[in-house]
Amino acid sequence: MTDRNRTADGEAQRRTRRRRGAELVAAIHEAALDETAEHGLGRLTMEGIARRAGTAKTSLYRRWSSPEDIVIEALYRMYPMEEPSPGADDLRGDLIAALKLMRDGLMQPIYGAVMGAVLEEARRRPDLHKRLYSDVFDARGGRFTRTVLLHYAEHGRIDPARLTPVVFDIGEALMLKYGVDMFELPDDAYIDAIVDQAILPAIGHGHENPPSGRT
Amino acid sequence: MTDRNRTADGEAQRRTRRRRGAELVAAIHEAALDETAEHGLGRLTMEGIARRAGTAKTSLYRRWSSPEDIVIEALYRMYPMEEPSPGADDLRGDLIAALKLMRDGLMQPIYGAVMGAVLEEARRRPDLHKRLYSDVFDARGGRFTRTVLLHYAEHGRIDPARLTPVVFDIGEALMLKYGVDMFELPDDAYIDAIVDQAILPAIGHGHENPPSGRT
DNA sequence: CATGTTAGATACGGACACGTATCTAATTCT
DNA sequence: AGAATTAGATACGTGTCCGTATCTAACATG
Repeated sequence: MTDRNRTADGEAQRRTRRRRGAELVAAIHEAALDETAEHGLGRLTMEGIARRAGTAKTSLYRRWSSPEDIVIEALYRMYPMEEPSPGADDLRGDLIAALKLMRDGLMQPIYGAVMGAVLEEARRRPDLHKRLYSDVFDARGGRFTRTVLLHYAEHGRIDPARLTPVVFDIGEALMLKYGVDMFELPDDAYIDAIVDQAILPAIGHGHENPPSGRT
Repeated sequence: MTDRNRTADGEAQRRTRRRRGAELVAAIHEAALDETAEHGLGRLTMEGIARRAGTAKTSLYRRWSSPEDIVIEALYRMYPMEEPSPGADDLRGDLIAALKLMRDGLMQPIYGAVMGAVLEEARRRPDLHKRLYSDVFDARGGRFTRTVLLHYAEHGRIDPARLTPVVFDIGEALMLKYGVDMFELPDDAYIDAIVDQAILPAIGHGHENPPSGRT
């Protein structure tokens, strides 16, 4: 609980300088993500966010009507915008790069935890589910291996008939499951293994290397 | 909130017949799962479980010290025990059957929702994570495609070198991701597609059928 | 029937969060 | 400097939940 008494930048004292506008919103966004990562969405409170952001509840209620509103807006604003930049002659490398992008962006400790918490809550909340997918995922794009696969299909390197919703999902599904089962992010070797053992075979590019496996 | 005022079997009135022992525990277990599925683990309360089970809080506190304890025990008790029964000459059929078993057991609306909620909470709670895996998953076994794949490898139908942690995870990972992205369970066609488009290629059994796709 | 065991009902003090209202203080702009 | 805007502080009544304590009622057993 001690952490709850601290503001986003570690100050435990009352500030005389007041943050305004965008600066304040940024601090509140960050506090909302931190609070969610730490306590889950079910225990997310306006008081907790306010306390952590070092601001008054009134500042929150002036802009948002619920904690979830803050979180969705924060997820949107902080969505990693870097996208795969596939070339034309290194399918394997580009797939690996895409999954690393996913790991290093979406699956980071805070962002990933919040995303997981919201997805879980979204099971019970069609409204939240819809907002997450339309306002965050679809609005921000962010498809990883899918982008690479489509690109290489356009360049005639993959049979387009192999590109199905299942195949698009393989890499990301395996990354997510690893994150759930383990208590850490997939390492480079695991990402290599996903590409070599699952994605490449699925698109008809049998691999020549021995399986790397989980280390 | 009206539902919270009802007991597990729909009775809204005070009962004169008292449930004792195992019967009472079963009702409490069921109430705990229902409450979790409905409100999430973060908002799960002893009062809510008691109210839903139509019993007194004292009956809960006599046995358990926290709501999570009840849920873990309930997950253990209600874990679907049916396991894949692979034959020897229908790898595809057995893989499909295994995934259907997963869908119809673990992914059912209540059980699946609770499992998801606990997994999400387990991100923040190493103790809970450990208990879930050791007390529920490991204690109950329940590996789906893995069981089938190992079986067929023992019968010489699959090259054992192809069986890696990644390959074991493919089917279940895709099932889980579908469940998260969509608001429904994977249908038979999707399960067929997982087996044909992802699992079989991964173990070197290229399929002859056209991709089924998501319908 | 008497006794022992278990279930249920309820009170209690304390903690926490909600959402609103009100007022003061700080900052920006003219 | 004064006015307008925004941020911060705090009070408030209400509701929910916690965990404990206490007591009565129901049930099982000898």
